[in-house]
Amino acid sequence: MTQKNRMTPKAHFAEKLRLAGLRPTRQRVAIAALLLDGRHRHVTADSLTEEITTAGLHVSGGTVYNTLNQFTEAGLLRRVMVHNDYSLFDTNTDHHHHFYEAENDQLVDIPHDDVILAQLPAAPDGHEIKAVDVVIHIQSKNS
Amino acid sequence: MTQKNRMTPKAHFAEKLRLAGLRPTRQRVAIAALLLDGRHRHVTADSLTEEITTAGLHVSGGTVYNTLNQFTEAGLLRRVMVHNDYSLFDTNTDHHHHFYEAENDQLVDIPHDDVILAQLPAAPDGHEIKAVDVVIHIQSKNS
DNA sequence: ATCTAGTTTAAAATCATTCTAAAGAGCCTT
DNA sequence: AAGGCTCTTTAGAATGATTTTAAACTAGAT
Repeated sequence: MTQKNRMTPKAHFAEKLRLAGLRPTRQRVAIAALLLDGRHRHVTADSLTEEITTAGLHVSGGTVYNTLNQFTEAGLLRRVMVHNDYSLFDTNTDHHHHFYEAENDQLVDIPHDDVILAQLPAAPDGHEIKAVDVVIHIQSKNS
Repeated sequence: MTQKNRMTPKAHFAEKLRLAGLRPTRQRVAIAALLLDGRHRHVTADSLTEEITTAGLHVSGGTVYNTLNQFTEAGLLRRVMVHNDYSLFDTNTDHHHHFYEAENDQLVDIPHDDVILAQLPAAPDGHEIKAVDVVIHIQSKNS
């Protein structure tokens, strides 16, 4: 039974980081508090930096990138691949897919159950499937 | 009835470019001859530049990038999204999916029929589906 | 309180890709 | 085949996201 409710928010996120194998530094806890609060959204290094600034904090650029990568590595975030311009991270790590509208660089979650893969090929010899990503590219009808 | 076999290879690719709405310049024809010969493979700006050099030709870096983008725009190539490090292009523009092994940055085609999407969500209001990309991330079993 | 390995920092470095301005080449018209 | 107009190519500079660097700092164990 989790004692989440008895902990200060800070302690709660520090705990989460420890469980993920990450030393809970001041900046990692601050970023965790922003990204791992259960809300599902998509962030970039840039948008996260903005959030940090808005929260009255400061974390160096390099650390923002490192943290995003470490969180992803640790399974706390998921990297979404839709273009090559910059990295997108999803705070929802559950299995689900995406709509992507290139015109506005808009990414929208698709609930897991809305895509049914009736058949998948076997992974090549000596390999196993780690993840299946479905990206549905959409465009506005009058274009 | 195509007269493909009566044309010189050069004329054949020039024709292909014209049909795609691209002026058949020397460098575009050269690149078309390398990429649009029917063989299915994946290239990067870098690997293509190598091929060009190996063929004893020279095309400036900017033009390689421009051509890759224009061919993609024209539907002669397809951009594959698996990571954010650099762009990958597929000479196979038929509808098909991919296995991606991050360890070796290896991309493998999956025949169209090996993936069956039994159910797809409707596109958000005012939008239509342009393409559905399935990327199956794989890893070697002993890792 | 002390120590040490892991972290953060600001700034420099990297690297793929795009942009720029000038030189060159299709191609239509004569 | 010459002229001309626009689209292309070129080399090099510029951009921008991300990584690296080396030095200053901190979490957590002793």
